[in-house]
Amino acid sequence: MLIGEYIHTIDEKNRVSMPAKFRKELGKKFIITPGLGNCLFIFTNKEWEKVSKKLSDSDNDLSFLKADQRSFNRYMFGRAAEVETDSIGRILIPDFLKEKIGLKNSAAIIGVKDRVEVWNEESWSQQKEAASKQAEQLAEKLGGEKN
Amino acid sequence: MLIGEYIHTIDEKNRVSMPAKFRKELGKKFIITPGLGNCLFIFTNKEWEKVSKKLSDSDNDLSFLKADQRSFNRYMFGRAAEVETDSIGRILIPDFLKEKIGLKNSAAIIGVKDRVEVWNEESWSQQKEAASKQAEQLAEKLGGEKN
DNA sequence: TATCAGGTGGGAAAAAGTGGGAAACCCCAG
DNA sequence: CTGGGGTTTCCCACTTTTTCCCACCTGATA
Repeated sequence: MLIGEYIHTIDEKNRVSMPAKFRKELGKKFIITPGLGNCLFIFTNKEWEKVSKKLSDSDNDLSFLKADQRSFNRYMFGRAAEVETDSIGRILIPDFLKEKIGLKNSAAIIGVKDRVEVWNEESWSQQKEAASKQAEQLAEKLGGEKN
Repeated sequence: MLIGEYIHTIDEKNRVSMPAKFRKELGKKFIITPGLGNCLFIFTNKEWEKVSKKLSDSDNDLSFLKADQRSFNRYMFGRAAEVETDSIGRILIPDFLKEKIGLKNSAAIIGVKDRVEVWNEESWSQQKEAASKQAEQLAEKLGGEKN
């Protein structure tokens, strides 16, 4: 399971280390796409299969209007990229994706169960702050549903 | 059952001994997450399976499409970590979790039935104090209602 | 006192992250 | 075509962090 938070630098050659803890599960090649919220999503190839199948299935339960679905798919597929790690686990994030979320010198890399998210550091801390305000409620839910 | 209170030091290498009494039940690997109140939760893998299943509504593979679900998952998974004890039962608590509850040189490690909580020492004594006052009031109340 | 278990500390090796040189590749101007 | 400039790729090296292993201390016990 992909979990945890890592802050890594982006060097002059645009390289970012995938956290070692994520490498085994992600493999050598994977898919990076614009995400929802101010971030990027990274899916394993397997997960991407699932996701893309679901998204492009017009019978799905997402109640999209056709036009909406088309434009959404354009968004997810059209701007997706397959990336490959170098021999020591670094990847290159395409410029257009970096620009989308304002990445410069560092990236926050977050494991969210079966995907990885990439944030610029400031957005990530904002996101965290916002989330921790809801945290008590969320945790209540967690604790409350336990049994 | 996980019960009892232990104050252990965090050494320069960030290591903390799990109380020997907890080790058998927790096993060698377990999950540590932000908790409710100013503390961290430690779940056994088994408990975590249950919890994470609840969290990510497992019959919806596209849970990432819903904003509140996204931030919820981001919060629980992004700030969780799988930790493994060394050969003599110590673990490393990730920095981002230490910061969250202000851990420095020591930690209060508390057994709470089927999970373990980690507190910074001061918060824990405050918590205890508050709880014991409450307990007396509660007892009064309970006693009063009973007869 | 000797022994054992639990907790603490620290050296050394391994792994992870970061940086940079140089070959290989690509693209365009001449 | 051909050569130069920029980019990408591959590889090696440095630094920091993590991991592994062993030693010590203390309190409880026999």
